[in-house]
Amino acid sequence: MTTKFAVPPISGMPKRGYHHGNLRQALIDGALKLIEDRGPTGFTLSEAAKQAGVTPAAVYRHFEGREDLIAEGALQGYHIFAELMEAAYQSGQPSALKAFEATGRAYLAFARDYPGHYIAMFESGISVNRTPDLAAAAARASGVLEQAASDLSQHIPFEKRPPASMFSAHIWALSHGVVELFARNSPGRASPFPADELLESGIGIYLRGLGLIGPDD
Amino acid sequence: MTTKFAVPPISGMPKRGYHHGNLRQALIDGALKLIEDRGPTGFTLSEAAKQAGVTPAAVYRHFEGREDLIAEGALQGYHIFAELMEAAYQSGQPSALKAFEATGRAYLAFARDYPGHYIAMFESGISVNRTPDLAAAAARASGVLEQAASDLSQHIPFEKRPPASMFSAHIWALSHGVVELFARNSPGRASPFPADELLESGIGIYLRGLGLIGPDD
DNA sequence: TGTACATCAGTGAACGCGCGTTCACTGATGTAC
DNA sequence: TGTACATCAGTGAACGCGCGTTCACTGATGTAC
Repeated sequence: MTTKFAVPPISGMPKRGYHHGNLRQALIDGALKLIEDRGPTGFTLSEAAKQAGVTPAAVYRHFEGREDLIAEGALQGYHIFAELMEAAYQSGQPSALKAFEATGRAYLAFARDYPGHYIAMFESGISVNRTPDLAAAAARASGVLEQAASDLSQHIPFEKRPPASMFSAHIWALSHGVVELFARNSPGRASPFPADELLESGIGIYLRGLGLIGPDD
Repeated sequence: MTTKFAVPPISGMPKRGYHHGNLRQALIDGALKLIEDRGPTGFTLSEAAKQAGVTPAAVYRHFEGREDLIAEGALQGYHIFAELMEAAYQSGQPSALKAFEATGRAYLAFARDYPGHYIAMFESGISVNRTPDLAAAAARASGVLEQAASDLSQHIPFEKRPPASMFSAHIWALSHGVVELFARNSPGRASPFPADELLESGIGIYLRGLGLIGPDD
């Protein structure tokens, strides 16, 4: 990620020299790494530029400014997130229950594997309505979870069925809470249990509460 | 909160003039208000000082620096939080169920009524192990929830009873997730339901999953 | 293939700013006699 | 009650810093002929 750009091009690698080759993506990657390491507060445009081996001014060839750079990282995060959620959803078909549980696991896996993206998306303070692109990507991701919840809802007797959007909001909140409080080695807040076990058991109890799985696991 | 300190003392108000009277607390309050309005990122020591009608240098008579000021706000937050949780817990006695549900509501009420404190505690990045005081206050708060969960656990057949710490971690995560995603008018993330309704229904389903409340509400 | 030229991704110097922090100081307050 | 003095909570000027952003520029790259 922190390649030296002064080094002469090596065959197989993207060409670079005076011109960078793929500065735009390098800046995004660097920014996400910084956000991951130092939090959204700690991120600075200048440092992201330095990490990419480039002058701060060069950033303005590709982004409108600091906020725009973060927003781009978040956008890419939403795309990855939506894809992982969709793949998980598909992987569980045709069982609505399996599909649903897979999306829950995918949520946690995304938070674990793409912490920089996750923070840019949920903790950086950038609004999801900043651009239509961003809003659409976010909607697509939450749409998958809502679809999975809706599918599963069909197995609940109609009169005691909560709205699918409430169902999915519960799961989203539980997942997000687990990530924030217990998944990251939150400064000084030791997790009593591994995050994935916590989420899995929590979802299990919740689904039992909806009558979607039997009392005996 | 933003009183003018140039104004001559009015009877009944704390004395002030050249000396402030209660600068320490005024700084904490100002800092929490700033954190509430602008996020942990937006908070600056200088601005907190200005808001208290005082030079930035004056802050150093009462705090070691910026971080220390935030930490003090978080500490007071944990104290208030623990007290509200304890009061809620007591209010539900002798019913373990009522006590438990009351602590859940207290969690959300605290987040709503003390947003600056909440952010300082959970989103400012200050470690709960920064000082023994802080660690103790945080432990006291989570202890209440764990006690409530433990009490309620007694009503679950032993062999299918999850550890109380897991139980309370689930509820904590769900509560925190609801606050983060749906309680604050999160930039652009509209809540499909009121936060308290969302939390209440989520906890209800969860408790049903544990067999703690009947299938008919 | 070679030359002239347009394009454009980068440089580097400079800016104004507000930050956190330090320091010697001042003047209000409280206390001893 | 009045005076001398110690205490200490504030001032205000100054600092060095890194930030985001701007600007005129330069030199590598790609293209037309």
